[in-house]
Amino acid sequence: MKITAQEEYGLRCLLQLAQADQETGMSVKEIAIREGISPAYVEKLLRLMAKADIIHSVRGIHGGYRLNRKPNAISLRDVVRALGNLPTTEEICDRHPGNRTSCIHIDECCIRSAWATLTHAIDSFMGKVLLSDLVGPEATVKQALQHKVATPFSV
Amino acid sequence: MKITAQEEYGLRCLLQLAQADQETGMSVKEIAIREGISPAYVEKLLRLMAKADIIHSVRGIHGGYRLNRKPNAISLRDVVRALGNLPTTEEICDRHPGNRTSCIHIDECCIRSAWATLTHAIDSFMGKVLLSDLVGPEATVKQALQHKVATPFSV
DNA sequence: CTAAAAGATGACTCTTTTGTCAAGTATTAC
DNA sequence: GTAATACTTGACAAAAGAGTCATCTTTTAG
Repeated sequence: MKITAQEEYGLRCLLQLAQADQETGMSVKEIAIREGISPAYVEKLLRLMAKADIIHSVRGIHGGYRLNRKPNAISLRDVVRALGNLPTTEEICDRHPGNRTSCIHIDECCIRSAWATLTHAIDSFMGKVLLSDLVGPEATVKQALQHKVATPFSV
Repeated sequence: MKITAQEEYGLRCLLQLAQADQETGMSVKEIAIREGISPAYVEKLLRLMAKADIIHSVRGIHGGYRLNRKPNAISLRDVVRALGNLPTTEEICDRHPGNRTSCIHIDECCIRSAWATLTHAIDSFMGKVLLSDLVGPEATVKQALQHKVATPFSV
């Protein structure tokens, strides 16, 4: 159970954009400098998010990347789906069939229930966490998140 | 955010042991046949769990692996910690420092709060899910887990 | 028109994770 | 004691993930 590098760095880049002027956006170069990662990598990550319609690019001398929606309309779930993959229940089974052609636990799969319940809860939580929840003083952010995690199945 | 192959297959192997006769355990070969994965791989996964004191091996002609504790005293958290790693908050920061020597978000790190809240909730949930919760008809298992996930921060 | 700034793309390398293999050692049946 | 069974170990090969690079194209300032 791990957070991938793409998810981590991609989210950081996106938060830089969320904190930038929404009109002018921010260039790859500047994000790279601010986050201490290479411009080439920032470019790659932003492109993934652009493909997922979270942001868009503007070419030319005053170009850069900008958010497609307001920070309170972009969820952590959107970001994670664009960058990595929180597998759905079916995907978990499909990806790990063992040496047989299909999952051995076709019917009566108790493992599926465990991962499904877990990933559903995670997904639900991430759907509630918005980009706007993640900017600001850490203490404030933390409190907001604690509240959102309290009832993972409510949405 | 993904479930690693080791976690998935390791848990499956462990569930086979949980369903076996607790006195005689089960051999690597038999688990391999039942799960449709190679004996060499089963061996490797069981070894990791043996190192984590979840199971132990018995050599010789009637050998195999056995649980060290009853299924209701082994949690999903124990398994995941033995096989993969649900990173702690500090580890997340340490692993992704960018090109600088330490994390750029040392103070006032809002991303840290997001991952920390998430991983804490996951860890809490996994701590409550016991091996014994995972054996039995899928419908029953599912219901038990739904109940456990409801209040991730209660423990 | 030209040059500079900035994004676009695909191939490529490096690292980590997965999974296999071969050559062990321990235990027990006979 | 010998053979069969089964766990042990470390090295290795294959695949996936992470990150870089060279070479584009687009836009705009002057």
